[in-house]
Amino acid sequence: MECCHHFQNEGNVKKLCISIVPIFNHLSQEEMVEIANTSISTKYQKGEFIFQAGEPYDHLYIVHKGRVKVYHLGDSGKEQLIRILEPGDFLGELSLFSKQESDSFAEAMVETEICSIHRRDLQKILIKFPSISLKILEQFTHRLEQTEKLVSQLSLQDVEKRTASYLVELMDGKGEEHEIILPMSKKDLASYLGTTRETISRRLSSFQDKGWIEQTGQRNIRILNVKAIKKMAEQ
Amino acid sequence: MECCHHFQNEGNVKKLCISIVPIFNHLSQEEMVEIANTSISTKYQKGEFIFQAGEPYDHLYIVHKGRVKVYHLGDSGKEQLIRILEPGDFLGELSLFSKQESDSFAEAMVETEICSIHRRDLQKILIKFPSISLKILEQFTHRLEQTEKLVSQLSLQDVEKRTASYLVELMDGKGEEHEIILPMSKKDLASYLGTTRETISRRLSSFQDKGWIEQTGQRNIRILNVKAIKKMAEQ
DNA sequence: CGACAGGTTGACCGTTATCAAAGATCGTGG
DNA sequence: CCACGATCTTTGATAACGGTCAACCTGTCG
Repeated sequence: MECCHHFQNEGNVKKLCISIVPIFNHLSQEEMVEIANTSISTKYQKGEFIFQAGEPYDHLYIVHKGRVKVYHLGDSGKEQLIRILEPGDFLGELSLFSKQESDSFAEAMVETEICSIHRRDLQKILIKFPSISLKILEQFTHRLEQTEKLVSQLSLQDVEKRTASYLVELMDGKGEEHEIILPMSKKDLASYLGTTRETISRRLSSFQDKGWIEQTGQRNIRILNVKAIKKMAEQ
Repeated sequence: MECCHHFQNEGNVKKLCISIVPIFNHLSQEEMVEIANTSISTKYQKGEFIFQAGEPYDHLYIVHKGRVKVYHLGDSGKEQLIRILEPGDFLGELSLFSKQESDSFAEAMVETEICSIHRRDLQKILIKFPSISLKILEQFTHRLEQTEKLVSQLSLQDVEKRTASYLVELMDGKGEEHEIILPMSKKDLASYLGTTRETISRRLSSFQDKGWIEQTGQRNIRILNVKAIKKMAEQ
């Protein structure tokens, strides 16, 4: 199941790393190897930072294994979660054209393996393989969509509706009565939805009281009334 | 001063339209003409929609003249302003790779002239001129940055701080004591900052009471105490 | 088993939305 | 050029959503 063991040599790790990234998956083997050769593979323990706000910012990072959260920090130390990255996602793209300095934190949520490419190398690659730009554009488009949606939810909907919207996202296509697993702690979920642990806890409890859901494990939710949740979510 | 009169032929309008767009401005004359020939120029009156939520979504639109606002609509009819476009900006990019259907409204704020290119034509252009992808990527990067910043402001800062932040953005580099002009009505500003007209009005009045600003015209603000505003803005 | 992060629940209070009504400004047509 | 309506803006009073503080509970991991 796991594609990559720690006793493999680094070259292989990098090649595998590159090969799982959607933006590269139309390239030939040789092209991937070429790109892999310009990259560095690094391991991060849970809680370690890939980068922090204020640090110089000149690499593209590709998550190969594990999970990373990106967030901003407010005055009181309160964090706003921007997004969570899974294997194949990349971060640090903003550095390619724009700021020299990050204003966000990227933290490994579990043990994580990341390949990084320096901005100058990536720029060379983009010129050599124009099709990659299109792929990156595609992913950017998706993220922009997500982020703009989040913006309107944050100011048009109350916490209850945002919570319901999020559940609907997780339910995706699945039909009546099924179980979903939160991809993060409720603390992080609260941060993502722009609220607090306490409030998320209250809202989920109220959904449970209404018989819409049942909270089994601390990250497991059994959906009992899809319709009611969807109705709450939309507008 | 104005580059384009309505009695010009359409070809010229389109060429001018293309030529002012930053993402195209490194191309040769002939290349611009080629792109201009695949585009259509349209005029919109104030209040007219370029597109509405739910409509099919298959063009890239380039603002040539005027001003356009893009927003989402909540249940109660409350709108969340996503961004305002000036000449040279483009919209509809999300259609290129992603959704077939818009979930936002694009409305002309004044009389506006727009050139549109169909997605299939643009895709051809992107393949033919790879450097354009890089330019679009650059603009996307900037927008993503802006939008992510907005997200954290919406949930980490209260309205007072968000308002101060926005003023700081407008002040840009200018030193002590100068006048700034809001690029939109306070109503729209309220929408952009995720609050209401009334609250914006109160917050600006309170800034005025403190002697930080003076509200002259309805869109003119004389900045009196840059430091205090900046201090309020950051965290 | 103990410590610690995460989660729940309750009480309280502040910021901000909402409703209402009056005032200012803009654009249009007479 | 003025008058009108429409739209935007201001100000006040009120209510509530949700943040904060505090205490307690729960699960997890060394």
